[in-house]
Amino acid sequence: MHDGHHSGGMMLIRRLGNYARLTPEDEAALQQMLALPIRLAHARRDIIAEGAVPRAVFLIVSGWACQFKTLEDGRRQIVGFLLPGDSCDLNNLVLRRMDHSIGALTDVRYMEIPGGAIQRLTRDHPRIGKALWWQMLVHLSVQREWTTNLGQRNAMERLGSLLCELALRLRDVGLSNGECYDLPLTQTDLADATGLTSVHINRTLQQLRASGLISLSGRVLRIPNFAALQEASLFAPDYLHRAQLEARQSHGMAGAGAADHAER
Amino acid sequence: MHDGHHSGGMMLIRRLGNYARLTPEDEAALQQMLALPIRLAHARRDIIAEGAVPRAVFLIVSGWACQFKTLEDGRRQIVGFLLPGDSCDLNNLVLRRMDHSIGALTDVRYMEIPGGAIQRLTRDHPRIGKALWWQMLVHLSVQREWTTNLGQRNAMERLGSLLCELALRLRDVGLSNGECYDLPLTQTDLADATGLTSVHINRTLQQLRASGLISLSGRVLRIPNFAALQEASLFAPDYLHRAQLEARQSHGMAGAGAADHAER
DNA sequence: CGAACATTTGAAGCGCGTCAAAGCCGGTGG
DNA sequence: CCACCGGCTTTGACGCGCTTCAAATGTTCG
Repeated sequence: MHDGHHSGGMMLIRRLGNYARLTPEDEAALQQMLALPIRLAHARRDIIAEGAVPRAVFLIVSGWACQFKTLEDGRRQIVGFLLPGDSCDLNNLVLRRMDHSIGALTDVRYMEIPGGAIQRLTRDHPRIGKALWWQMLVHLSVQREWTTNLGQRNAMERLGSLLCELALRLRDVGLSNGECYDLPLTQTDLADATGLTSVHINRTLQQLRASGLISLSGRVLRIPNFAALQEASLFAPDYLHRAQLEARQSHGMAGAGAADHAER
Repeated sequence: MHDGHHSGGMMLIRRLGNYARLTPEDEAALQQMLALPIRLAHARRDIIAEGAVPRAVFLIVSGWACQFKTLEDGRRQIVGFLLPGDSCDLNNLVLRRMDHSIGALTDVRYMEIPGGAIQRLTRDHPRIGKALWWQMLVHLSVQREWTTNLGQRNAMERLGSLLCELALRLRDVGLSNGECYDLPLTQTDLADATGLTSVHINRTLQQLRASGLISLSGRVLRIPNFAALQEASLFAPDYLHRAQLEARQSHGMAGAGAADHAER
């Protein structure tokens, strides 16, 4: 449940390796690039703000961060979560300004990978370039699913889908055993991510608890029956494009998630 | 207002040229690749369905298409529009299955660019590769904005923002003179894109008309005062990342759109 | 002219928001 | 050890924005 031996860097390499078959040289190059100082952001502080001109890519080593956008009048939408091993979009390198902010939800340890390093890497190691493309396209797919989540699902389905997504993503980086995980979000955070109010999130959580789909006390979320929550939320995990992960480390929930959906 | 001399291919080249400075050789290579047969999809037919295994990238030559996702029970969310000159995500090349469908809203003329052609192009012409990265990141930015649109804005703001986005995008490809454009969407389409019902879209359109922000008769939408609609909708065009377009072809609305927002 | 589809309108209901106050919990300092 | 404080969660009452259902009115095109 802690990050311990998950060095963040290792997690990145493992993940990229799932997107494209990396050679030992590729991995060594990544390894070398990741000899970077670890930076710290305190909970509830912004790592980078909308409109800023970034010069690096952020790689989360431990803790949770979120991407969010703010309307003029203060309304705030969380458009994605960054979990350990996640990196922010290459957005930073290519576009001139941030179109969203990144904020720390918990204390966050992260690395700043300078743009030049990434450009060199993709130039000299085409497989790494391909893996980055893959990752980017998965981000895009996830963002489309969030759009659908907000546009079509009701409160219970929205919240349930979000909790399912987090379960699978945390599992892929070893931060969930498949049944429960540490959820460091406040109900206000959940509200901002689902487009609901914190009051309604509270009531919806109670509803999910009452129907036995989740239990949540303190910061530990438990999903006793993943398939049940998935069905109640109309959650279809295909959009995470994690098929190849499942093939390799196939046990329990993760496989079931997609198997349920292979039938059509 | 028609597509006439806008050959779709030319539009693609012009657009990519805005993302990275292409050499004459780059442009020639693109030109050559675009000697492909033009395919036709009839209005209301799918071009490719969710779950399919694609082998090409689609480039819209004329007409409107949309990307959409469907929940098990039939609810449908339009997650993006593809206008002339737009291409679908490289999704198709890298990921194994479509996580969304692409459907023709009007009759659509399009080209299928085989994956190999694009791989060769990016390998031999790094600037084109960079331009494609850019385009992809802009797609991602737009998708984040749609997420925010659905999560935080009310009906009028949602619809207004969408109409603003379409105005700017159509203008960039020469399909709007800045004040009005052809809107081939039904109210049901607008509903599916904004996460509202068609009944409520109808009422919201009337409200926009009553307040003089738009006029819409037949399929022609007119925005007499873009700044007013923009303000009423809390529309902030930065997310389209079209700064460089404005710098080059600066006149009227397009410039104003961003200028309004440069002040902060 | 008629069928299929899009727009418009009305009436009624519900999901979620708003407002406000009351617990609750961890942390801090006296 | 208790008093206190700020932030999070929980609860209740009420209201509104949007949905639902149903039917009428265009509109387009064989």
